[in-house]
Amino acid sequence: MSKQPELPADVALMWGLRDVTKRGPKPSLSVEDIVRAAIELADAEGITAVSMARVAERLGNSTMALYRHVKSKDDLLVLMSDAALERPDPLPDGVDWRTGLTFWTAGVLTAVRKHRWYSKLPISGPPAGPNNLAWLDSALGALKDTGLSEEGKVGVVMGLMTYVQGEIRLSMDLAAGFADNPDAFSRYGATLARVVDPRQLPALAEVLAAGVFDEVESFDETDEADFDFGLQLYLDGVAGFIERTCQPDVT
Amino acid sequence: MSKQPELPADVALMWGLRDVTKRGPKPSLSVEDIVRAAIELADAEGITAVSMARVAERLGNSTMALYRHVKSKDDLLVLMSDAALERPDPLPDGVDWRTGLTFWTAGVLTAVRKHRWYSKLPISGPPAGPNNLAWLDSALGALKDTGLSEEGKVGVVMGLMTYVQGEIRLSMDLAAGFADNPDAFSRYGATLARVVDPRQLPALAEVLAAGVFDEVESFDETDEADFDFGLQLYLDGVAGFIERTCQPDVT
DNA sequence: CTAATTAGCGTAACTCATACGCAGTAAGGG
DNA sequence: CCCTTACTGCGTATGAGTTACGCTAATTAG
Repeated sequence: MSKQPELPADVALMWGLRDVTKRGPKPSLSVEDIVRAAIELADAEGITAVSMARVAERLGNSTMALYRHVKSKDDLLVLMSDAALERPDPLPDGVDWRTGLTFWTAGVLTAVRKHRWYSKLPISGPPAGPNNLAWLDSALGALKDTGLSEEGKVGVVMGLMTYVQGEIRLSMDLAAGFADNPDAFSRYGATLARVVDPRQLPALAEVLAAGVFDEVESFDETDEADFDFGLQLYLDGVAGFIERTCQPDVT
Repeated sequence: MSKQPELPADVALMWGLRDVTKRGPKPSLSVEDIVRAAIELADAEGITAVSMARVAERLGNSTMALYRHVKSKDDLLVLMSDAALERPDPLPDGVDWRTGLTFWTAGVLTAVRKHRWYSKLPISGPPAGPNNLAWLDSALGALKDTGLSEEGKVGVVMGLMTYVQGEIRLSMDLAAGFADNPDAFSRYGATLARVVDPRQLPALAEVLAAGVFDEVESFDETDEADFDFGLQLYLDGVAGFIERTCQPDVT
């Protein structure tokens, strides 16, 4: 009665729906502990440092003990991907959709920036955990007064998530690469210049000639600008869509 | 004279700039062979099947032989990421920028769809290989008649790449998950319905009530529609940007 | 008290990436 | 024609990773 047919195992775990058992020793470990330890480890040393052995060590348990609580390492990664994004701040009251979505996007970005390994996780399904769904709900809520159909809202939000996801991955990867060897990046323009043949890649050659890639310095800042630039373009498109859909011209 | 200071090693490899040596045995293996074998393997069995041992086996060589041609496995992955995307078809002559970018995007999508592991590669830098740069050049070329500054073009193209990249990753991951267990996906709406509390996630609950997630069947097709929807929104934004920038109002 | 149930863990099998050094091979110099 | 030189391929070994399996001990239901 409390549990109808079959929820996928990971989903149930994320929502804390375990069947409570009475017999046997009290567990000294909980899934939450494990996930928390794994996240701390990833924060400190990167996602590649997250091995079952290291997580167990951090908890003072043996490696195999973890498998009593988690089906596999991939399972653990899925749990991490939901737990890492804390619930979003509620949208300010009475703001228009555009302000709302901008606020939402900024929130995603700061949330993800706390866990730089996030973009390296192998995602394998649509959002299903409580935190991820809260973010989804928040974005949908920002569109509540637009008059869009539910389907339209979902389309807009999925496009936004796609863009944000892409930007996160791109910028995090670049930032990581930049941290690894700053030289290769500051010379990016120079490297390209030596390799690009203006006959074959004329448009790119012109960009290089204009020196656009010469001033690459850090990444955490330039990102911000690029990110916002693309975001505003997308939101402009959304604005057009809303107008077209909800206020048909009275021609 | 033929080789000035220091090109990053991977970049040189991608462009086939090896210093030719005369002495010693003729190599029985080339970087190209290795990369091709690795790509075939990834196409057939997924990126996780790509290990140095498996690639070498496929070539009839020993594992360690590969390291004569490739610095590390990561190096090999970088080479794969450039080699996997064959050069783009040239843009049709005389098309406007919007048609051009749509064409370009479709090209990226079909190119990537041939290698479904592509989105799982750990990218660690801006594009530098011949194929990747050809794609970049092609997109920039589509904007040649817009009157945008070089910097503006780069911004627009980077935003587009970000969106496409995000979409690719999302859709490929979903498709993979769908292939793994179709059940969980066809029940996605039902699963959410059981877990979403309308008090806490009201906007999401409404979407569910409208049945938006009920008709999830395949993914390769619905993707197309979602993808195009978001893309057109972004291009709408670009159109506004071009107008604003290049044809200032005569108020 | 007994039986059922479950947590933690030790062992071991397997797959990986890769450092290191040796052996053999082909070209250049005499 | 032979030796030097530089380079290729490969065998071995190390250390790290995931995880199947089965044992032991703890805990509670009856």
